[in-house]
Amino acid sequence: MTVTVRQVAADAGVSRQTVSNVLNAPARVDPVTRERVAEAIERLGYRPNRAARNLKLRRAGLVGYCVSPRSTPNLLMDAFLHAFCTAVADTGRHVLLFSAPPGEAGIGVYHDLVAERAVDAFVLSDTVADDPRHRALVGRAPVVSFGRADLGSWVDVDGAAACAELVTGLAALGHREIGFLGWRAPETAATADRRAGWQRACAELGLNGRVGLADDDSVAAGERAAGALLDAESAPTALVAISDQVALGALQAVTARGLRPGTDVAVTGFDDTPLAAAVVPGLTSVRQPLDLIAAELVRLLDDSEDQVLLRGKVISRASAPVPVEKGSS
Amino acid sequence: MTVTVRQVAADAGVSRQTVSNVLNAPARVDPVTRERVAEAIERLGYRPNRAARNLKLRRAGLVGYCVSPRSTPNLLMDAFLHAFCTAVADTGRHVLLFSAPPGEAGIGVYHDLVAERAVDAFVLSDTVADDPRHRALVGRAPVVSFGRADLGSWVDVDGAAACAELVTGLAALGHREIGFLGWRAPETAATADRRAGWQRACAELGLNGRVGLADDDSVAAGERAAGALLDAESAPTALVAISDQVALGALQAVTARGLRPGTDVAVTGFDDTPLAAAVVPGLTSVRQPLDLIAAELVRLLDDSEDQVLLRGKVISRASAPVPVEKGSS
DNA sequence: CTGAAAGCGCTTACAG
DNA sequence: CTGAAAGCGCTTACAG
Repeated sequence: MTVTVRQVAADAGVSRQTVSNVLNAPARVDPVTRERVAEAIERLGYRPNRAARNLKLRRAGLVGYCVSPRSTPNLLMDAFLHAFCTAVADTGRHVLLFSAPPGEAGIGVYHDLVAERAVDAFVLSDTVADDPRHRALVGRAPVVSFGRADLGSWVDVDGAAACAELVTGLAALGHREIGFLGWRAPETAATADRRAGWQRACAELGLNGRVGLADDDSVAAGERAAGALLDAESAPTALVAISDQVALGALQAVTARGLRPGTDVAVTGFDDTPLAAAVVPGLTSVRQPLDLIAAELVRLLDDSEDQVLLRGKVISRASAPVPVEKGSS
Repeated sequence: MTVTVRQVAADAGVSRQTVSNVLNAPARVDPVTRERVAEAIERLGYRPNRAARNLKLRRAGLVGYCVSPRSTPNLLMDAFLHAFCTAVADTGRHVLLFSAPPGEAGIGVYHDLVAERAVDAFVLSDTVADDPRHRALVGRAPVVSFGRADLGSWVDVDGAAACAELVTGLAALGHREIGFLGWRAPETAATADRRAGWQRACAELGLNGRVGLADDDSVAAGERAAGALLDAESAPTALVAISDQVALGALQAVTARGLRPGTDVAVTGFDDTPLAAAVVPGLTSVRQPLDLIAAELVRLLDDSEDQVLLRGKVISRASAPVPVEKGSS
């Protein structure tokens, strides 16, 4: 039923290894023979059996990616997965999707995958500071991360630069009190990075600004955090939020206080998820170049260890109509 | 470096096949021997090599799922993928993610995966009427679909019942002119299904209602389609939309005309994507039981062909504060 | 340029 | 209950 190299060989009147050579080292085969074999392959619809090939080559042709069962969906990571899947396809590999609990609890799943040689490498996302997965995996399998890591290769977006750009844009619109909305612990590398950019830009421009912290990445938490800032003395007229979800909460807090979002109080988000374009007023956000990030990660899969910092792109919408820097692609 | 069955056998002082038996047919092994071998397996961290195992067992342990490079992200399908990944993990399988162009153009990718025996089966989503993938795959590989199909097993949500429930709820709120917002061609099975439910409920209740069609699944298209209905004579006071995106557009059209969404004009969406909970007013929507859908699809992977229709759950929010039917879980 | 041989690591009837 | 043997389908040095 299944076509094997044996049948192709019989059909083309050559040995099995010549068929294999046509596929894996065509230069070694006489053009006439090669053509005859290729024709037989085509006619019989032969494709090398993956398991046999993998066994012989000691590889899996698969890159592992974990989708942890999250309570709140992470739209950015889902979009990233699409981009990564497309990028890795160009190298003849596929993505093996598995689910594992977050943190230490999930390490066993990763270990088993390595021991079974079910994957050749891992691509990690949703990384946290001092991620246990890095300690557990680096050295045992190639690991590349979307997001800063202490070990292994990684690709990330320069959140500091993006937030500084937002602050500069808001200042150009006349804002002098620009708050920052982050997440409460655990403070991820991304949070610290973005906050540092906001802080630096504020300092350089001589602006004031306080920090509010959301309990988690939800609209409700963002609304509470923003509300606290807005109700305090010297309330901010602009809020730079750590995520679109938190920013949406901030927009609601603004509206609930009878203020006009984008006019009385400007709000910016991060990641440019589908939420940003879907709401009114549209949410100014920072788009991460997911296709480029994915391509770099695929490159790092085969290259030596490296770190890549890419630039995000400010997407200006009505919630904070900042001027767009040219060349910020 | 890699631990093989050979080393475990040597370590435990038994033959290779006894090690294999401990793993695959423990009842055949003497308890004492079994314990000794198990201990060696544990100590050496042995895990059977997947490629070798797959080759022997003539299976891949992988279920293929295609992420087509979409211009507009499909939040429902991403959430479904998470649910499916978790559900299939319980059966010891994983998901192989690949990308292929939609329609006929992508069939070759599916065929190659079958010929290479890279996957044991496919789970299809985003199915269209008379989907070419079904014609191409059914008979060659097990295929289960999320969404109605002419061939193979499928699991879907009863959109007609859900939309009828929405109409009934809206009527209870006093609405008499309830419009439907669908998508222009291609008319998917889901569209026809939901529209039929709306139509049936309207007829039963003696209500009027017109249909508007959005050009695609975007907020902008939804706004245009809703606007046309709202500007016509005998404008609807309620709109049942085919998706959350289209519903969000409808909300914007309502607001843009100085009408209060949820009060003057009620709007409902479909899928209960993260968008629905994130906007103000919250969007009433129909939640699909993704965990259950995924579990049923996993079951159908091994069972004989079957079709399963599940019930959606109306999530009532401020955009259309319909009473919630009890037992609609 | 082409073919005979070995082997990747596992499992499964089949003898003993 | 346990072990010797065959074989899943492929690729890769190595002879010829």
